[in-house]
Amino acid sequence: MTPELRGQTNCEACPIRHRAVCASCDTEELLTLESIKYYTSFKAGETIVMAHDPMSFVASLVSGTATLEHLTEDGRKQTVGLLLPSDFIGRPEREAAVYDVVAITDVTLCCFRRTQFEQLLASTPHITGRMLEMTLDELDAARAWMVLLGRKTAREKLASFLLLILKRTVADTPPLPAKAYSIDLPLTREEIANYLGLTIETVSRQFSKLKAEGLIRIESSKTVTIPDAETLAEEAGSAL
Amino acid sequence: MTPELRGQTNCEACPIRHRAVCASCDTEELLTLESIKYYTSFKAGETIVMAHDPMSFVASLVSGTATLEHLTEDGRKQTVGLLLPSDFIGRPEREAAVYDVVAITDVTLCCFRRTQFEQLLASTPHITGRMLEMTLDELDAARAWMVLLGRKTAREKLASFLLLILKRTVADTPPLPAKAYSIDLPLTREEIANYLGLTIETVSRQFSKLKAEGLIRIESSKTVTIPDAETLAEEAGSAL
DNA sequence: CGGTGAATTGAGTCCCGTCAAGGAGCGTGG
DNA sequence: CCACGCTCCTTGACGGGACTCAATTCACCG
Repeated sequence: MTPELRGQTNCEACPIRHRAVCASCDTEELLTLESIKYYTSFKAGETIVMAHDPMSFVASLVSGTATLEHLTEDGRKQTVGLLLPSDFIGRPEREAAVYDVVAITDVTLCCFRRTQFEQLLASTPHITGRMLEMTLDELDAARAWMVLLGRKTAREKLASFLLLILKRTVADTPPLPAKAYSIDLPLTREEIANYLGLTIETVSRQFSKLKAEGLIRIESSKTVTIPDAETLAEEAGSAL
Repeated sequence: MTPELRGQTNCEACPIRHRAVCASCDTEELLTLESIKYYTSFKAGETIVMAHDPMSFVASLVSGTATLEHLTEDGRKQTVGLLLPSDFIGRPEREAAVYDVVAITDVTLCCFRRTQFEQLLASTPHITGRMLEMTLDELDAARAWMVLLGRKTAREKLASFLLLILKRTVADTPPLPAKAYSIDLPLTREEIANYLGLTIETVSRQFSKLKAEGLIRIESSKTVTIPDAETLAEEAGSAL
């Protein structure tokens, strides 16, 4: 857990206050949340939730990056969701988790005991509405990803991925001169491959090709500069 | 519209009463719904909603089959959802549709004007809760489909598809002797291909292979018998 | 019985997966 | 300080599964 969040109790000052499931709450409702919430943190690489295990809590991701993963019996892995700050983990009225939740970087969660959260939903229509809105957004995102997985080439998949990361982190990455952007990839090549339905080798090759064509610059394996997002977008096939 | 639904006003007798968004409503609430709902029907092949068009209504699918589709600029098509009776179409608080909704068979919808439905959600927490539940289920289904699109072979995709249709229509298809099931495919080979992220030729070839191996029998191009669902499930990779 | 769209089947190609080797970055410990 | 080991990443060679293009065949209906 980052130092500034240790013992945090003030929801008003929370970095995800206006985007998370609590976004629609008023000051009074926040006080209720503050009284029952608790923070937890995980180190990079740790499994936060295992598929099929009982889930006694739900949470908002406060800081860090996590993935939602499915592992088939024969070892193939597909990432079905990328969790960034303000994203929600778990679902009410469900005993067992469906997917593994894995901390990619160090992660901080704002947690609620599931049964308590369910009571909250029942008594606070605001929150149910906000949760519905977030879930519908996630559903749209999942469907956009289905288009990527089903119909895009490796090259288009990688370009789309880079633009997705760019979009979801724009607030943190001011444009460099001449509208170039520098983005920080939280995922390794293997994790990117699992998200894009590819192998690590194919991902690496496509990185090299985009680099050779000047569409991206690779500062380090996890830092990429996009000289012109619009040109890259043309390589991504349909937008996300 | 099927004859028995023409002029239908009695929600209690509705075939999707206990599965649709109205499932959580009590008798009194149903009366409110009855006063503002209206039925619409579409012929097979008609487009119910076009992506990017404004959407003035939301609806429950009462009978028939529809798909949610995305068409890329260069003509590739990916089906991102299969809509069967009780499924919901549209979303509150959204002006424009994101995906095309296409009637695959003749279809009957139970519609509400969107603004009216939004008021209903605001005043009836029941319905918001039910809608959240349905949306979370759809999200799980979308993620399961992501695993299929990203990691399964053509053979596994088709086997998974057949089992999906089987599961979603079991109520209508009593097992034949010796636990064989006969299922009716509402989709053409091309529509199946778009749903599975394959081409029509690959789908056809996999149908032939499964048939040659005795895993399915093809009664007609749209009717398939599954002699043993468990054996077929072994060919489907991880379950849905 | 011929016409039409859907489905099947074949032949050839290519993109991506597989297998394998080598390189880069980084923390550890001698 | 540098050798060592580890993990991650890159690159090459090769093969196969799915796509493309093309030709029948099938099913349905007037």
